[in-house]
Amino acid sequence: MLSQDAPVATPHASGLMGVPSQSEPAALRAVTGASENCATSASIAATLALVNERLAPQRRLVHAGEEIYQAGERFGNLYILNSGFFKIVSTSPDGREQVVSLKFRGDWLGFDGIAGAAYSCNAVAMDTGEVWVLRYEALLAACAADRGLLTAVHEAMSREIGRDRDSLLSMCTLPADARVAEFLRLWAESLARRGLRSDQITLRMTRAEIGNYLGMTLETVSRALSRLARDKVICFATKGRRDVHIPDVAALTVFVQHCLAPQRTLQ
Amino acid sequence: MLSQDAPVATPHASGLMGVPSQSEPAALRAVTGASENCATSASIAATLALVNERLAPQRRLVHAGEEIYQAGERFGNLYILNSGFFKIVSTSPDGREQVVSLKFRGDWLGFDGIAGAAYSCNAVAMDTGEVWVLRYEALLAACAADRGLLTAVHEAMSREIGRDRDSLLSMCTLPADARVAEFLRLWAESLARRGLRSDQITLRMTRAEIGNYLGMTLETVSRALSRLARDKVICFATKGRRDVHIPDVAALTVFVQHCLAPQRTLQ
DNA sequence: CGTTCGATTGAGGAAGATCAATTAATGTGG
DNA sequence: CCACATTAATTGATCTTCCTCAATCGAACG
Repeated sequence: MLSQDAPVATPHASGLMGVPSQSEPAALRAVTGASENCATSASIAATLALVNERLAPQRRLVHAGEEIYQAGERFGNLYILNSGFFKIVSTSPDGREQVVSLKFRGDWLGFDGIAGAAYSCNAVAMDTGEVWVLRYEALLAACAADRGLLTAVHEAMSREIGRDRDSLLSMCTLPADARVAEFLRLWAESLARRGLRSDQITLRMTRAEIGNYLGMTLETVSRALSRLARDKVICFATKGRRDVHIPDVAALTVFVQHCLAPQRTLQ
Repeated sequence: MLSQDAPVATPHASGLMGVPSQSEPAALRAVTGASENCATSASIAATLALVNERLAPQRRLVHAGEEIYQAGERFGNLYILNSGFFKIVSTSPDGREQVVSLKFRGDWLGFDGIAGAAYSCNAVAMDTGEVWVLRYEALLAACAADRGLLTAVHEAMSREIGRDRDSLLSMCTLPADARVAEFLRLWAESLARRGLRSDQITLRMTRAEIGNYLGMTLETVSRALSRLARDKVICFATKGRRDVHIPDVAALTVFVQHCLAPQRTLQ
């Protein structure tokens, strides 16, 4: 079973795919003991398998720049990202835009739409990928028959809440350089948890997008990256500054702490 | 005490929220036209009534400073705030603390614990109040029998996700003064939605706590409030600077826009 | 009534934004 | 394939905002 489960091939081979996806969902989650905001490769695969089995969701191929939903659009679907990579953009009434979240394989999209019967932000594909489309009503119906499915939904929402708070914490308590380092660390960690190589990150975002996400200007992002490269915490690929090589993820943590060291116990 | 929140005990005590207890949240919202992150007085009362009817939750009285759960503690309960006012504090491994959320009547607490089987932050009472304690397992069981209950839970989680994103947006796109003004505006709006007087806010937080929540120092909060007072957007009660009078909530919106005006189209 | 905690206000400094110039990558049509 | 145009990234010089430090004031409390 689940042959169709395999992620759609993406031209960029960035990863976020290639995880064998045949395993008993609930059992596996118990064994691997996924914790907190951490979805492991196994638990993600298990959830995808469960959803696939119970709902046989429609697959949708997306290309960079495509939006699977927009703020104000009537809510009806949730989406699970099977491959590719999305940004969630929030816009204020007066036009301020903010990238509030990044989504990877296994992440759910569209929860924000449940409360007001309309989505409150835009979900923009940053790369070719595949999303599974779940009618919310059908999902609820399936949850009634399968407790594990409901658990998966609640865990996904819970994780999202936890991650949003972590973002806020970083934003408010870390200086710019540390925030960039932390951003890379979390990205690498996110890759590692999905069983992918975490020493190589292909940022498919411009400095401006990263800056927006991290609450700083593109120049500040650029300078921070330059300093990280100077300190040998990261390396740029020979060509292009979009690929970041991370010799040692732990060095990023050290760098963050080093940024905090001078003024100790801030706030 | 409790001047700005509904009385402890029953949700129907106040004349402002006398909603029949078994209306479905969804239906009611359609009537009242609540949108997005907005829970109205009526929809809150309806949800409380529904939970009360279906689960007859244990009531727990809390006093300022008390914590109903702490980071790391094993997850098991969700909580609904019936009166009073809470702050949610997130702490990083290296000890940085951040107030990531404020909770008022009708808000749910503890969703962050679902994913990792342990809470990931601390919920601290800022005032005397009453929380309803819901065993998560019991809640799920009740949801199986009552679709409206499940809807209420999902809507509460969805609202929380939406609100966290709004926080991030304000944090990243507004200068300090505007952030303080927006903070007051949202607080007033939150009171208004609950059917309470919104022209008078009793901040039961120190400037340091407000500053932490808004990602700035206490001095900056103080200066921002002084400027708001100078511009007659707010007034301080004759005694003490804890009570803020807001003659016109719309003026806060204008103030925010005024802060953004100079540099137009930032980011 | 003094002690303590919180709030205000000012002066100086630092982190980061803005402005501007240069260089590198990407894309396009000939 | 190259010249050109375009967009992204880097780096430097200034300027603004907000933080830090410090002094003062007010309110609350034993």
